[in-house]
Amino acid sequence: MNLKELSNLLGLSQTTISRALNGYPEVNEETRARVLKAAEETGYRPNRVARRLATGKVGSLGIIMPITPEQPVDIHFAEFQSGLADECLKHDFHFVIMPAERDQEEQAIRNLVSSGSIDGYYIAYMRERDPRIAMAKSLPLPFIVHGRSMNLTEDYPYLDVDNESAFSEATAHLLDLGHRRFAMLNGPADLDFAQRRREGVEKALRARGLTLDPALVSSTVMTDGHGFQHMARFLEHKDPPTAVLCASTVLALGAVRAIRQAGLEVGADISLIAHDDDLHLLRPEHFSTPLSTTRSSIREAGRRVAERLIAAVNGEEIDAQQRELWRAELILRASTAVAPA
Amino acid sequence: MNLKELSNLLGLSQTTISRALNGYPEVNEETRARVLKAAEETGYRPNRVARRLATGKVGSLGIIMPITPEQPVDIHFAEFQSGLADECLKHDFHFVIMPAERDQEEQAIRNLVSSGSIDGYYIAYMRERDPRIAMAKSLPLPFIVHGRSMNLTEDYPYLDVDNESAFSEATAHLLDLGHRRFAMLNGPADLDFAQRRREGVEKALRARGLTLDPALVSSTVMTDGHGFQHMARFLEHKDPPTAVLCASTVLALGAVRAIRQAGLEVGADISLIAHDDDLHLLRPEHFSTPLSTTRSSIREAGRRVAERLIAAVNGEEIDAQQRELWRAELILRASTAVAPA
DNA sequence: TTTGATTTCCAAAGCGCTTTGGAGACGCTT
DNA sequence: AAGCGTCTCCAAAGCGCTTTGGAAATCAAA
Repeated sequence: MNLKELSNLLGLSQTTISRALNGYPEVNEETRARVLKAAEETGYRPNRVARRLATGKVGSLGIIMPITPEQPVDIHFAEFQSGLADECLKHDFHFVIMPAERDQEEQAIRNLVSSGSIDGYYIAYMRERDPRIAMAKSLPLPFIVHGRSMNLTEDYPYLDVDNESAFSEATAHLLDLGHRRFAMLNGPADLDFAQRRREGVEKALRARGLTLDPALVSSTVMTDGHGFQHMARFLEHKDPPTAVLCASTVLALGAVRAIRQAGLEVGADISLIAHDDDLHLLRPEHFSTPLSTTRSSIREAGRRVAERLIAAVNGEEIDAQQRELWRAELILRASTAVAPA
Repeated sequence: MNLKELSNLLGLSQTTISRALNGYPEVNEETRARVLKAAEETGYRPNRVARRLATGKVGSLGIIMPITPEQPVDIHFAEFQSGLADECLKHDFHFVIMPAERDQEEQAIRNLVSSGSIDGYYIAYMRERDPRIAMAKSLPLPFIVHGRSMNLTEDYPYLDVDNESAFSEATAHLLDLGHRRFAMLNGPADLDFAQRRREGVEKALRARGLTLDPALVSSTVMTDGHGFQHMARFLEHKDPPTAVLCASTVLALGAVRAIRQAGLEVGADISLIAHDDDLHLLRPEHFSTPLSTTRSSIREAGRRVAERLIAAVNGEEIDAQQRELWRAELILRASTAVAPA
């Protein structure tokens, strides 16, 4: 059932029907009621694709889904997406997912934008001096960056967690507990958030005249396998750490396993603080030893990104200055304790 | 840059350019080369939305994302989606996600189809006599069901795992090990796969003259919280189980925690077999006691669903008889042992 | 030279919607 | 009776593409 058929059915022009349905004033209320009723009965829904061609809007957001062989599915991505979905549902938006390999992401954004199937999009997994930002600014659609890109002078709208402060505070807390030997299970070294987290740790250590031993740092995709593997390696060091900072509860899952397998106890021999993206699947309080964390909901971030994007699509000002920096909350549980003697 | 601009630029008609780009024969090879070059240089990409209006095809698949308050993000869904994405990438498809609350799913499918933004779709989370199947058949787009719907006589294209056999074999194996007291941590009772899994367990027990005590069965959303909670409950039973069947490694995560917290040992006091969807995040071999499982990759299923759907969109016969039933593999690890005396 | 087939290109229609620019009907004022 | 708003409605254009049905040009055959 399309407009033409409906107009034949009702003996009205397509114009009138379109106007009646879209709430324009220049149509008799009686006629409008008749149209509404018929649309309801026939189950007529305007073809969004045709509408997009006519108006320029489709009612959908775009996102690039990174495809990597090492990490077929990223739970952080899924969780973010779920927040996005929540907000989209509210506004009757849907979203388009464009899968892309890492080195094809710019291409993918271009394709997505020129495909005409979205009204706005977000980009994530930012790296240093990320070229996607300049590119996005040159394209005609509103966008938001989730995260930030270091060493970039230009302005762009973003939403980020204050990773540096979070990790710096966590480190300071461990220092206060008497720890002196630190390890860090970090995310991929080329990603902005990982760089900032490391900087946070190093900054706090520097403030007390300490440094982070490079042998006790790993920079990997955040899976529990990597957490296990590198934690095990750290523990074999001749001068093993007593405190560990972890970029994700996923990494922590593996790390805890390695610690226990080495016959050590989390929250006694080893103190651990993980960043908690508030993953539904991996609650820090559900670990055998409940985990101390720096928390910031990634799902909430997804919701907020969608909210801003949809506002921008609906014509509310999209301000390049629109920056948002969220503070992570340090939550102490049983995995942190005074340093062993 | 659109077709018209490009045609002005080259002094050719839009027809010729369109044909040159789409590989039609009636265009001089020299002209085609010129067009290709110009398209490359200007970064011209046809607007997919306009193309869809003209041809009826957009090059995208649709999926409904269930939104529930209890389970904001379902890792099984994410993993399936990742397989879908892999395959889409290969064929230059993207996919559209329509978030929908459970009771609005039919509506959501209708919307998605009539929106014109997809060429085909899949539906999942099947329930008994699921009305969505009849509805999907009445709509003009190809679809595939992931899973099946019990007590439905009509034909429809599906891809499913043989859940009943998987759980029946797993149960039989535990019976062979001498277990007599069984518990089951199952998925939501209204979902088809959960019903079949339960039937598999009961069938194997019946064959040996045993039954499944309803007090030792849970039917919940598959989170580790529920796994913990219900396993703990089972262990408090006056006649606790020695063998547990688990519908997901996610549930198993919680179950194992409950077992250990009760001072019992997995693979000694309690034998456990979980269904392993081959979730990247939760490998059974990474559990403190490696888990025996029935395995079937849900990611592979996503890939296969996309493959069939794309084939159907490309005009290869979409046969209502196209049914596919995958066998799960029983893999024994350390979580299963002879029943304690 | 004419005819017919082949090659190469184009104008225009159409996909399903929104929106612009009227037109007709009606009632009211002068 | 003419003039003027106000209500309602409509025909047609346009969004960016593909595709149909030629037309012009070229070449070979008669």
